[in-house]
Amino acid sequence: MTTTPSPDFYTVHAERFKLLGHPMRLQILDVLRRSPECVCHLETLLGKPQPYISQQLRVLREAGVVADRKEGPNVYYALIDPQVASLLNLVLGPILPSRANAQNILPDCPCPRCARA
Amino acid sequence: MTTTPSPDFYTVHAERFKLLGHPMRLQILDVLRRSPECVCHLETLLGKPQPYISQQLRVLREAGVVADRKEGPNVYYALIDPQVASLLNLVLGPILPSRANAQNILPDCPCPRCARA
DNA sequence: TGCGCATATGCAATGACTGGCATATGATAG
DNA sequence: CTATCATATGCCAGTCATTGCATATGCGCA
Repeated sequence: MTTTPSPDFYTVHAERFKLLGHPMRLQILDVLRRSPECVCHLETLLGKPQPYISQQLRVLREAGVVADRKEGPNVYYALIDPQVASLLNLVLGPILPSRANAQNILPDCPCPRCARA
Repeated sequence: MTTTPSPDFYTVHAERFKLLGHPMRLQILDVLRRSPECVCHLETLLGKPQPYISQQLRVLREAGVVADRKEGPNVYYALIDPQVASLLNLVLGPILPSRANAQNILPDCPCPRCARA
């Protein structure tokens, strides 16, 4: 029966690619695939205003790609979509430990994890 | 040196995702990953006017994802980017032979390959 | 209860992409 | 050399995404 894909078969999957077709979202996902981070950490790391970060996170959250989890006053976002992880791995390359460290702890970041260092 | 990716590192790779973030381009690539096809075949298969098809093919060609090859009066386009092939495989799934046959030969297609059947 | 911090939302202007069409090119056959 | 067929290009208006900013929410703590 399903010999030919339905018309919006491609529309659905194009949406997934569109999500990643945005430099800032792509960078956010590249950070989150290493470890979950709070909004203020992303704000410091990406050097963009907080509402802007939250907006992109909403897009990713509503697409079911990331999940948010409250921890005290902060909200931590995590990448939960394994397919997106595979796509990132394919295009951005595998996660390098050195690069991961460079993004995990930031000097002037107010978030709890960075403050402990 | 390259501990932190350059700012447009993500811009470059987002462009690649943007290419696939379009239903018609995605469908074209899904056809071309099976076998090279001429423009008129795609025109028949996708049911869109020829200038529209050519426009999308140009976008893909200028991005280096597909290549064109003249054969007599027709121009055949082929998918030449292995990374894109991997991305398609990951999101659209592997190529099913049945589905491939359904797209290869079309009843009312003026292209040479279809006319022979 | 009220204050402050972290995050979220709503809105508006700009800019980019989309898709439709008229027309140009280029090769081939007669 | 002309006509025709396949494909390519240029241009335009409509639509959608982007991003910047003002402000709202909500939670913890004094």
